[in-house]
Amino acid sequence: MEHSSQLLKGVLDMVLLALIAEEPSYGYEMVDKLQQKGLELVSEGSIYPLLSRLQKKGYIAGYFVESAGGPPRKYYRIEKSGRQQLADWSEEWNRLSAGVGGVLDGHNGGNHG
Amino acid sequence: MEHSSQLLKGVLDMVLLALIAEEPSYGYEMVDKLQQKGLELVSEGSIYPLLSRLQKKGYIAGYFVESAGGPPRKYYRIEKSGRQQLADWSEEWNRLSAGVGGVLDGHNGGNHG
DNA sequence: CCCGGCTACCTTGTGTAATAAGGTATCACG
DNA sequence: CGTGATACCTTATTACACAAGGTAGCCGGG
Repeated sequence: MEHSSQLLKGVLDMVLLALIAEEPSYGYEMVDKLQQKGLELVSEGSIYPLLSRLQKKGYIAGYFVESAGGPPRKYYRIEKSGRQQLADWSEEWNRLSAGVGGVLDGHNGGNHG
Repeated sequence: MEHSSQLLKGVLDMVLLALIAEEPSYGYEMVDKLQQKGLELVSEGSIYPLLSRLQKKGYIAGYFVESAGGPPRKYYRIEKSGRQQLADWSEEWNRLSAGVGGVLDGHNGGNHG
């Protein structure tokens, strides 16, 4: 199994929220967007439960939109509390990734691309 | 529960490996080092199983060293395969954190400092 | 000697979370 | 009607960190 999958833990919800913050989107499309952004390993099975969780917490709101060639799409848009949560998570992420980056730097004297 | 805990998933093993790569260390001390580096929430219960796992995979090797005021310490040093693994994980981490950073940037036009 | 506190190790039970695999339904094409 | 693409959702599995608890050596005070 990919180690990256494990790295994603606790990150995916934030990433999804950020994606929706940019512009409303639906599950099937988000998988695609994420791949384009470099997060290639995200699968549908992972994001639908997440989207439900996010909605249940009030961070996003879902609404159906008719599609030309397929079933209706369930779009999500970000709510006010979602923006706040995203800001909090972003800070948390920045702190953590800085910490990890620092430890990683240590082992070779300061070089991480 | 802290969301940060979830962010750590799949990262802790890499961080521990990086720490040991800098210089050999033992569990009890690593908790302390991690706190100084900004990863404040790591507890003993989390790292001992990880250290065992890392050793079992051959990335690190353990050896006991007598201590002045306490029981002997179990130091770990990094092995060759551990260095290789660390390099791989580092790259993986850099890719992922860049990807996440990119998505995070998107929602406000490029600001994460 | 016994106790409390510090160092230092390790294990078990619990909760969170992503994945793989599978299921439902709509629309287009032949 | 069957096939394939789009699009949604759920269940069983597996991985992982954490909290709590347990063992044990060393030291100082009573």
